[in-house]
Amino acid sequence: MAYEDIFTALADQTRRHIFEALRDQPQTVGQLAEQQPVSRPAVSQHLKVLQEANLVTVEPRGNSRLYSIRRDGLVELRDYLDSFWSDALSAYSAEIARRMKTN
Amino acid sequence: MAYEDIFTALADQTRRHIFEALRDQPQTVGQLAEQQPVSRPAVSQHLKVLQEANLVTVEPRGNSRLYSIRRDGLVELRDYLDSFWSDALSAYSAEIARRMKTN
DNA sequence: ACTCTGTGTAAGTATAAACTTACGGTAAGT
DNA sequence: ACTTACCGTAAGTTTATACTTACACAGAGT
Repeated sequence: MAYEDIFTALADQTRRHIFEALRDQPQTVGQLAEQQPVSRPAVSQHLKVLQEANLVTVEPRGNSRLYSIRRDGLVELRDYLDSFWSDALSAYSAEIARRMKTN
Repeated sequence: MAYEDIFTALADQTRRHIFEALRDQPQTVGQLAEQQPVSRPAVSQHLKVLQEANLVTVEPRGNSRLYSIRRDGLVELRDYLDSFWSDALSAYSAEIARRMKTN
């Protein structure tokens, strides 16, 4: 249970939108539901899936609950991706070089 | 259409197994079907999805067709992952350093 | 205590998708 | 030309899942 759950979690469009919304800043369920075309309970269910995939964390904020992204899951996914490069290290270096130029 | 399709493609377990089998070496549909608990047509359908996600390529080999992995799709996915790091560049550098030590 | 706000969960439904069998089509061998 | 091997696609079924409404619960304010 690691990158498997992450693929499943981010395969859904709505769930991906929620996750991307949290990238900007931590938000409550209500705030997230406003931005999505689905009901608030649907957002709650999506957040549960994201949480089980180690992609988000919750923190009680008085009456509401504040969700934030958690990068732990993404690290596992990145490691998985690297396994598809025979020379992962050189690929990383090349990518670094490219980014240093463009940025 | 980029990382969206990749998440969808790799969310399915069987499809992920097929893709991982191709990581070792290019294989034909029949060879892939032998390793999977599903029928051969099912493998064909999965390969079609993987192909549309830019994750595999085909090459006619006489009577059969040889499938290989294509890393183009994975590059897009990796770029997407990087967008979730505020300091993507430094994270990459740290990762590089860690890998150079362990490997 | 009551109310309001914010949220999670249950139950049910509708849509998507993964799988099967059946069929058709192409390349190689006899 | 016929057969065999290999593969893709069509049609249909079954299973998974994303969504809804309805309900239950906790915290803050009056």
